[in-house]
Amino acid sequence: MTVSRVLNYSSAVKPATRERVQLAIDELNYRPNVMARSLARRQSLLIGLLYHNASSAYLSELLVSTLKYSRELGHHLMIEDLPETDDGTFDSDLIISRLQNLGLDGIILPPLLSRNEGLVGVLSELNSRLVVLGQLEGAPQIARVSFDDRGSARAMTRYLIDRGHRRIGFVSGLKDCLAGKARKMGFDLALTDHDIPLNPDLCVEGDYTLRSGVRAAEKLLNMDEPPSAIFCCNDDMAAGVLVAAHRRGMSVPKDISVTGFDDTYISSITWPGFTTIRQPIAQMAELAMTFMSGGEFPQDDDITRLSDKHVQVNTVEIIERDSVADLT
Amino acid sequence: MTVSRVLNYSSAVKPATRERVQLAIDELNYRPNVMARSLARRQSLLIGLLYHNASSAYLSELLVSTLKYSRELGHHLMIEDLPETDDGTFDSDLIISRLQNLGLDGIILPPLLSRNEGLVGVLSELNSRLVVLGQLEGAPQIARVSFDDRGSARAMTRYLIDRGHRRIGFVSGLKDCLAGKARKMGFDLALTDHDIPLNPDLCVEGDYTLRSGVRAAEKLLNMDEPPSAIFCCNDDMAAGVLVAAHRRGMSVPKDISVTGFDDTYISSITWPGFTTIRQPIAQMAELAMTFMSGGEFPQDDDITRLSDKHVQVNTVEIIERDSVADLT
DNA sequence: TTGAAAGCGCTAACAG
DNA sequence: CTGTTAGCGCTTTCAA
Repeated sequence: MTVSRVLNYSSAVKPATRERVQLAIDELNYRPNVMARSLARRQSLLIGLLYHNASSAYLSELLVSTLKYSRELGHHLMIEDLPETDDGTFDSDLIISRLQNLGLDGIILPPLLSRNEGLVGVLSELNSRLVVLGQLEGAPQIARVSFDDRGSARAMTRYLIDRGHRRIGFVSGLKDCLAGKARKMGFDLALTDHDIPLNPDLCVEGDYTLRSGVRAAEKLLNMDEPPSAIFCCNDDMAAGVLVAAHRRGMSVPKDISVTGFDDTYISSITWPGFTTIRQPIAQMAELAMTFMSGGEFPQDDDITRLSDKHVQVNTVEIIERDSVADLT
Repeated sequence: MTVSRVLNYSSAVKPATRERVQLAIDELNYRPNVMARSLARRQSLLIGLLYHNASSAYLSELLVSTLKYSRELGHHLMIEDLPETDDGTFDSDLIISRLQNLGLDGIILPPLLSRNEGLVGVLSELNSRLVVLGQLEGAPQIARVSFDDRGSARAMTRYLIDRGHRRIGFVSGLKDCLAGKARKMGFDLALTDHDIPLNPDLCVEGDYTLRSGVRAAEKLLNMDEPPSAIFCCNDDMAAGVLVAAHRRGMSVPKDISVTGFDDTYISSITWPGFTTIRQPIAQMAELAMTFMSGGEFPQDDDITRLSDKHVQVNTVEIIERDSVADLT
């Protein structure tokens, strides 16, 4: 039918006919059926965002951004959760059977809390475009948008050192998490830059939850010679450190300095608001969605193209709030 | 084909044949195409969750719960955002054109921040099952799962009064929000119960954001005779009140008591964690999804059936943390 | 218990 | 520029 052409803004329709069709459409209140269209076109305009149930501020901000860009690009967003098995890995079969032939045009995989190569391999074989957010080892053929975790962590550590901190505690993420590893590397680099010896006792493993931040802080603050500042690998854990400090009647930043990572809204909910690294979630979501939508990754000063299918956002931005004391 | 019967666990297939088909399915790694199935069946197993971009903790917790139950019931979840026009209403045409014939089996509408009758009317005419979360005026034919906002607010206010508070500040939500109205009503009732006169000066309007909580607190704390406690209509605003109090060097609960509403994770991130009303988000999501999925609303002690299509969760539960001083 | 035929509502490819 | 034909991959209805 010519109707289809009108609906799809196809080039070749005589204005008069188009008018007539449009009129009928309005009259009948006609709406095309998305299912049928998808079936015929073999594309669904559906993008899947894989979600894990750690209800983190990061994920929720990512969702809002992805939602915005997917609407702007005429897509719809499906959320699929990524049920984890008890041993912290993913059940690939289950994931496939839910995603396969859902007809998703694309899949966005947010940063994983722990490494899981298998998962990425499986997803890349589904017949949807896959874009991974965050670090990924190897697998150069997989599209991804990453963040300069190492550079940012290095900058933040330098920031603390510049303010006279020498004993700095580090609250890491889960040990398999690639972003976490990169952040630790940046931390170590900055210390080395300033000839400060690495002290493994000052490095405590967390799991990105507030609670783990509390525990880590307790460990660090119980030391004979506690650190003067604590660098946390995400905002939730930084909030946990604040809670632990307050519980002991310590005042931030007078008695202890704290920094976070991500600049989610948590960092301004606490008292004091804490200094943190801004991760440009919206920008990264936009890049991912643009690529999904068939576009190329754009050129921009903030962005390095590490390869055809891999861009990295390089903005290193420290958001200063009131959680770091200047000791100098 | 018989294949279809096997896939749909249809009754009448000879075991031997079934076996043979199943084998072929496994062999070929065959997966049914969801689009085609939906087209033929006129049902999609797709549920839409309408999301507004106020990235609130409430919404994000609702999402996680909805996701869980929708997976368990074999559905998929689509998130659609509800773009607001500048004057705070919704653009019905836009919403319809995005939702109509997406083939959604059902739509879940979270509590609105402001009243918007038009929206509900429009949605109810889409050909998907609609379930509204939260208060709704009139419209008895619309399925909904609501919460005892009034009873909870009344209980919380009584809790404050029992601890010796007489001048209690109230930070409301937007004035059109029905849940907010019910909460205010509960607040007023409790005061009246105890022969405490209502003082309009102690009631400040917020908009559910942290920032509005800060502003409201400043107003209240600047009064000649400031309140001894502040009751906030959600957790974000309570967090804002805490920030404002801290800024003035006041200590909570020594100098001022604060309570929230919803028991989102914000209430344990702050220092001190604050006392709040638990809203059973997961339970409400489960009820909504069960109803979507064709089930009836279940019977339960916690739940009142206000009508065929309207259940209310009656758990009134105060989660005590450390933000309320006992003045007695 | 199984198979054949028709059609869900659209778009692709071609012909007029 | 417009209409025709076929078919997307499944389910339904009816016949065998």
